[in-house]
Amino acid sequence: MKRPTIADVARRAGVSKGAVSYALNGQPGVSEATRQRILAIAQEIGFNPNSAARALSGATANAVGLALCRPARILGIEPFFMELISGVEAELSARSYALTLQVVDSPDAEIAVYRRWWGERRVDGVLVCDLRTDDRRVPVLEDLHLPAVVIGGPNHGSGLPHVWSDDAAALTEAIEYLVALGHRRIARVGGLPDLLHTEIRTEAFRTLCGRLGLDRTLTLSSDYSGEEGARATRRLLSSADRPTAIVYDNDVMAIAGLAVAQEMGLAVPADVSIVAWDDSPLCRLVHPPLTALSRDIPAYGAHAANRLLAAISGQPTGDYQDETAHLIPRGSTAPPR
Amino acid sequence: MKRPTIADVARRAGVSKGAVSYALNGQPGVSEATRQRILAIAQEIGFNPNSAARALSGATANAVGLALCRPARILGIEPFFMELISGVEAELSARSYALTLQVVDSPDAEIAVYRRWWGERRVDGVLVCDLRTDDRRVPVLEDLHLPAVVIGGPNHGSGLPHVWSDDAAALTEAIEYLVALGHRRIARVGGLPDLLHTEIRTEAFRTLCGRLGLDRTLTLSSDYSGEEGARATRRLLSSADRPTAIVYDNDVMAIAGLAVAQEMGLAVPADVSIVAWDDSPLCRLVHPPLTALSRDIPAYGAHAANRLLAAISGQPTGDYQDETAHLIPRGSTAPPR
DNA sequence: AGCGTCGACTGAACCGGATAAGTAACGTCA
DNA sequence: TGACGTTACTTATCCGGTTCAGTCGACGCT
Repeated sequence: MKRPTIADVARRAGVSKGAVSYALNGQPGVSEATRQRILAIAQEIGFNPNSAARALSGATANAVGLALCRPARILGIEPFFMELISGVEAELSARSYALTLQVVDSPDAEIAVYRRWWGERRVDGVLVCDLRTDDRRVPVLEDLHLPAVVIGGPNHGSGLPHVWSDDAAALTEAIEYLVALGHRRIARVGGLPDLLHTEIRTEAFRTLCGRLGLDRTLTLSSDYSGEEGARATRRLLSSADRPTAIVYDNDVMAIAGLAVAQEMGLAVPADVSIVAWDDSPLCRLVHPPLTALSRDIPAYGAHAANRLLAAISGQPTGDYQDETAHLIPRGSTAPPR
Repeated sequence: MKRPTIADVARRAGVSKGAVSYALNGQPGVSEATRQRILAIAQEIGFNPNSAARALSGATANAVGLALCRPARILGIEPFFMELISGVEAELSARSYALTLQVVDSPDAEIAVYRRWWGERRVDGVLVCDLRTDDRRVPVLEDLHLPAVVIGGPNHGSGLPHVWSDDAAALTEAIEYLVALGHRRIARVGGLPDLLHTEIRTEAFRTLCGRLGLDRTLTLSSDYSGEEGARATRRLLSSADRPTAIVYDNDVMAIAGLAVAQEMGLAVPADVSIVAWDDSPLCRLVHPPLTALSRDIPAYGAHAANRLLAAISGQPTGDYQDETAHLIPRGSTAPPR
């Protein structure tokens, strides 16, 4: 089965390739009657413009790239990325853009991927996740003039547009809620310490605890995996003045923490309250259901994709602050015993 | 910053474009000395062949497609797909193939995506998930001569190569284990009933229970979501002769089921044993940890990608039976009270 | 009638590679 | 020494779109 080309359409319509191109792209240069006839023929023979040919002359690949730098086993369990991808996808496919995905194992590999994509003209722009302080990817992308949108923030002076939500404010809501319940010893299990949003949360946590005059506050860091979440929890709960509440940087660690508490014979929430960051359906499945900081992650991805498409089409694009995660109290939080 | 083209390399090397092409692709036609010189120059100026131009002449897009037809909220929590994608990715990126991902909301939309990809020459082949009985996608792909590998099986006479693992055998191992523990009333919470692998498991469960002469066996179906897993569990555990063991078609439902049992005041495993299908890290995080049917999902994806690349390069490709999932007994199974 | 303008379309160049066909230089061997 | 084969290239063509520069006829205006 041979793929129909623009020449096939042109032949059937009795016009030149150029006329077909104008007709299909809504350009002036053909009469309305001819345009309709060409459209009908294209439809009839199932013509789709060859993306390579189009990319070659039009200089737009109609694809955007997403490189993820997390170990496979963590990508799998963290619902965040898959939800983000769903949202990105929804926005892209509505405009017939493809999403090219690549899993890499180091920031250097990620930079190499960007360079390759750029050189190959494989993508028109990229979405950047997991920003670090002084992220080396940013200058490379700026240097290449490859349109990019950073997911996460806020923007600390990079030239790239950011789509972000206010983690400090969300954390404040959670901590103030715990304090209102009567908690004074609150601990936090953070994510990868070199990620910018982890740092922002850690800093916000520290200043907030100072302001509220809390007794003993501690942040342990982790790699977002359940194992490390469990280990950190075990350490916290077996210390002399153990915390009465723990805030986790993702839902997987919170679930692991819950299991550890139960295993150690502590009641949740009576002995220890638990708060998860990001509210995947998992939080509602465990017993007790977890109090969580919830946000609409697919929408977050969609906004980022939307901004990226705008940047690709040459519109000046500023930062966009997405909805702040809000606390959903459930059964895992209560006043301390 | 201008992207270097093959002409730039040729000019710097003082040879023709053709010579550069031969040199870079390892074709005969240039001397070893010239080849090395050209390679060095290409490296130096950071040349990457434009993928569109290459696709246009070479007729290979160097990309494979994966269309997923599941609601976003289910894609997010099920670790299966993300792990599969990681495995696929590992295999593809080793050979400089890109993965193009598309989330669709119906089988018809998925077929439309395949037609478009084919027409656009955007991908060289596709991976097909979630096969159904008399799947309409299969004849379309055969008709288009678009290389494809089906993930899941076994093959019921379609012309497409399958990469599959023996679900019936895995289920048998789980049931025989439960029976050996003394269970006689075993229920199963299956996935989407119109998927082929659900049907295979259901059929295997029925014949097996008949062969073993079990008292009361029942399969409820679901959409793989935690909510439906919880609902099914509630229904099973509140029936008069409630099962002493439940096997779930995925880990998310098993976790939901565990929570429901605890909520209803039943002890796991004393009152009811629980087995999960697919052993994501989540199964180890809950308390008690779940007995699970485990398989290496990234490897599964890698095998499928590998076969697809073989099919794309024109090698005749048969079915490939991957490792059978094996039972990992943990704390959620025990003899019935 | 003559001229300019506009709409509708054609023809050809171009994007950046792959590749078939052509060519010059060189070695080989009867 | 001349026919022949081989090596190491060059040249030209092609892939399938987009787009710019023309072409041609119809129409309006003076």
